[in-house]
Amino acid sequence: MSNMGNQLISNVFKALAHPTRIQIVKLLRNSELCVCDILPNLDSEQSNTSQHLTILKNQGIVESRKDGSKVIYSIKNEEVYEMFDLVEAIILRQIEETKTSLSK
Amino acid sequence: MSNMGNQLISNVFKALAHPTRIQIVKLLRNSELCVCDILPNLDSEQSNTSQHLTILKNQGIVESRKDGSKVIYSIKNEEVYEMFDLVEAIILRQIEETKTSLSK
DNA sequence: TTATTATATTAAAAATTTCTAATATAAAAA
DNA sequence: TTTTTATATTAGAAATTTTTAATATAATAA
Repeated sequence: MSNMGNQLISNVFKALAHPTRIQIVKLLRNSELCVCDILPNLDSEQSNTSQHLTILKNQGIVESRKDGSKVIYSIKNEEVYEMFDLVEAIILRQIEETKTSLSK
Repeated sequence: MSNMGNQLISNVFKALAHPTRIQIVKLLRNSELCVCDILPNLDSEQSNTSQHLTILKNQGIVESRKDGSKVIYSIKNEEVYEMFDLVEAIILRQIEETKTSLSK
């Protein structure tokens, strides 16, 4: 029935199932960033952002290292970008379908 | 900042972020199935399963057609299986890392 | 030292999701 | 018709996630 593997898989999807966390992952696409550089790019309080980062880190999506008083976050598993592409493909196909059904 | 696209993307991830819904998608990998054939494969009540199917359908992951008194569900966007593979790769890498750090 | 900057943690409130149980609907069978 | 089978809908309770606000910690600067 519902095995342990599906629970692990759903935990990863859950970590990606929030607009702010998706935005964070996108910000880290080109370069690692300290929290101080992530914050101004988000509509989210400092403490809330910190919690989102913890969720992404717990699921192995990002990792962090300390640099003086700063904490630098970077992508740990680049597969997430392929996942974004696949999701966007699904969304685009759905939008096409909606357009088609409207024009009938 | 947090644009509409990220909201749409997170909706798709959210639909996949539940063990029962992952199990349903896996069941539909090889063939379409009526609800009556999905139900006995899940640890979930009929009404709850019906709700999970609605969530998957709303995000374009599955589709359904009627066949007499039965409703047949099938996969609509096969990309989800590639997403599963990517998530599993992430999980396996994390497990390897855990093993490595344990043996030190 | 003391203050400041950068980030994390915590607890509680607010919002959302999930589950349960009951009921509704529609098709098929008796 | 009446009953049964297959599935969906609904409303409320339970559980989980998200946000907020306050506080903690650790490094650096003054």
